[in-house]
Amino acid sequence: MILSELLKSKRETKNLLLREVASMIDADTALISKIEKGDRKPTREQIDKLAIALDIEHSKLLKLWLSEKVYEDVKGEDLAIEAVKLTLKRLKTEK
Amino acid sequence: MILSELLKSKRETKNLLLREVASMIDADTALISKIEKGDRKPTREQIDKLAIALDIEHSKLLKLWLSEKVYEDVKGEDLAIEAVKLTLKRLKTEK
DNA sequence: TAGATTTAGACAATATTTGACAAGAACTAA
DNA sequence: TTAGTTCTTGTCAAATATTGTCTAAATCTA
Repeated sequence: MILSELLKSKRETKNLLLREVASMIDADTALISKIEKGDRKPTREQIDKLAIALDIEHSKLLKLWLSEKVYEDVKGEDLAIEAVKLTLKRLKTEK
Repeated sequence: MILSELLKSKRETKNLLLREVASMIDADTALISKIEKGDRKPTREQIDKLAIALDIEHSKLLKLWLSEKVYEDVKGEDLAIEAVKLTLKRLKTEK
């Protein structure tokens, strides 16, 4: 499940309106709509607030958010998988 | 080997001066210096030119470049490895 | 249809990245 | 040491990219 999908589905199971979520995280309704459609990436601060507002485990949301950034960097590249694997190696040896 | 290191070592084995590489890829000497120090990320076009100028396999350089972008996104994060793994999964299923 | 919610587009505001220049540091050779 | 060359660093403007806001249109629901 992708970030935007999770946000939308969580909001719906909690029966919240866009404007309600918007006010909780202090943002424009249109912006929340865009985030749920994947047109806008939330900032890290918005992720923090969304986790609270929608009652989602923070680390889960953060992981999806980071993963999305990574995905955007490499998507469409022939070398995408190899490049990500290489990063993984680097992270593991540095850990 | 990280991108910047590779660029520098290749230039040195080929006995090229910074300004020579700079002129080959049509850039300021200072910029090449920064790239070799890791202070600046080359653009994709610069990667293409650098591969030619320094006689490095293009896909190798590109992979390092992509990997570096990914690394920058997640470095320092507790969830770095998990997030990258998640992206890898996504890429594999979409392949 | 009326009223509410959601979405889309255009554009302003911000943030980030990049390139260029100049001055300083480091190195080399005489 | 000095002069000449190479490399590095800092700063700032320019270019790009991202994010937020507003308005109006589309969609949904009763």
